[in-house]
Amino acid sequence: MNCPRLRLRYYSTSHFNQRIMHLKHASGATKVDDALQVFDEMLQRQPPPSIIQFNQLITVVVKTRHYSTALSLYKQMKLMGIPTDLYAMNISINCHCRLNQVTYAFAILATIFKQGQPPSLTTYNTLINGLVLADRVVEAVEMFKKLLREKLCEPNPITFGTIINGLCKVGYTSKALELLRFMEASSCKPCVAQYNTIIGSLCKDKMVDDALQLFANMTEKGVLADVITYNSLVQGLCNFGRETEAAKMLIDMEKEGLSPTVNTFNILVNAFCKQGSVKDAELAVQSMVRRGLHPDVITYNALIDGYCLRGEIDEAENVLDGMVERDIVPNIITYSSLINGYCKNKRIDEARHLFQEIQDKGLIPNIITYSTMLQGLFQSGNPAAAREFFNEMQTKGQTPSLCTYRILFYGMCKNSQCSDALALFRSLGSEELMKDIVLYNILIDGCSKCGKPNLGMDLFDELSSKGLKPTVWTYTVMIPVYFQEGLLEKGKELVRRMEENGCLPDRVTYCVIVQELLKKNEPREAENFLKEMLSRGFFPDSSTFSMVLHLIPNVGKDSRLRSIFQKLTSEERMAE
DNA sequence: ATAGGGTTAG
Repeated sequence: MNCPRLRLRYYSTSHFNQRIMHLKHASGATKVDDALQVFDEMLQRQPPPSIIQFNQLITVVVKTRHYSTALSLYKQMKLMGIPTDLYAMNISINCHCRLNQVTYAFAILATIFKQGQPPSLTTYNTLINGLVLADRVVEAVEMFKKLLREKLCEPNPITFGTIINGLCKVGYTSKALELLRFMEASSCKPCVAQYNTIIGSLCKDKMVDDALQLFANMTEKGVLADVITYNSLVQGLCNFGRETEAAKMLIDMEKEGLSPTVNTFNILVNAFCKQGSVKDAELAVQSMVRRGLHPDVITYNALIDGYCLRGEIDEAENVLDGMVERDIVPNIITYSSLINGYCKNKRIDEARHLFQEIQDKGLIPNIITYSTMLQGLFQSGNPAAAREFFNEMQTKGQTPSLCTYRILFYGMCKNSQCSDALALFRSLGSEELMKDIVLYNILIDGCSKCGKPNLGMDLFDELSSKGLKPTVWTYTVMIPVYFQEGLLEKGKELVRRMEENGCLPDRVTYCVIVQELLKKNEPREAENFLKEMLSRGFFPDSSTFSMVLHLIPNVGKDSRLRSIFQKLTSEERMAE
């Protein structure tokens, strides 16, 4: 009896309760191991603790997402002859669902029936959610209908919410909205969670105004928005470039007595940075600090990236120093942004140095880090080093992404290697690459820049057979291709044709056609396009503008064009 | 005690 393992048998029930409670609130790396330790002791105790305690403990393991471990614990209990209950089976069903083992989950349902007990509503909800998680939304809906039809149980808001979530997941947001309306009319009233699912989905579908409408509806019905509602809306507005409204939303939520979280601010900070106004992002950070919130690694990374995108590497370095001072540990994303910043500033040696240094520190570069370096090497005018780097990254086990290939092919074409790029593109025979219109745009543009317009035409001609739809960008890069081949009519016709195909020419398209026509000594034609461009509210960029000034004598016998140009030239003088 | 909503950064 002096064996320590056996002595544990005398621990009281309340002893385990305390330890389970403690584990629930614990955080850290040893949480699961500690739970397993407690489990072993519980298993040893005679008589065994109640199934409720086992379920509580295993729930701790489930919450850390160690589903297989949780299932193995139930297996051990079974071996020890400890009987389980419906709760235990529901938890097991959930674990199998999370592990993408819906078949096993349904096997447990069969066991429940075999034991002669009715499954609970939770059993059904968990299974329906399992089908949704497995992208088997149609089956989830079928099961839901069967539940109603055979009156197996009365659905609750969670049942509806799960189906709403599934419908949104597969893009049937309007069906989800119908179901929500059904709930509103029924006695099973929706709560904020169901509204949030649809609001989030509408925002993802770029229907942020509909999301705002639903938000208003919800409030009218007396359902109070929570932080998740506001965060979704802030995100939705930011995705649409509506940062000002998003910032206003943040004030609104405070008026409602809800405190914005670090996430709320991070969404705004990131949006301001992406939009180019790091100043506003810094102001947002200040206001989050004033509210007692602590910026985290995501906040700092957004700022660093914002500065790097603007090429303000010194500012980015300052932010890095600041975060380190506050004990926030920079991660691979932080350093990838900085590497990008150095590359953008043509400081390739510093980029390479940092790339090496982080690896010495034990950080593992990922495909984005490698792609950033690759781009930097090409931009530094060293295509040979870039190619070598590209091969090296693959020997290190990095699989190039679509983005990597875009960088590679763009870099090769920029360095007069469009034939090599094309040969590589063909030899890869990758389905993913051949479905990417952006890559085609890069290659077509590359061919024309390399003086191989015939290759560009071949690429353009194969688009339709690949099921690819040309974009504004595609049509725009095709103009110089036709012009190089001397097919001026086809080039001009393309500008008409793209419009018929639902691609309105943009500023770049007009700049390109005007410049190409001027190069081919067609000032009258150029002027026609220029007029059309101006009438559509586009202004020439500086290179087009100076070409126009030099090559069109007495620009604009037409008074409107002349007045626009007089205005432009005077503005330019003022800027000088 | 078990089931549902969102995670923002390269």
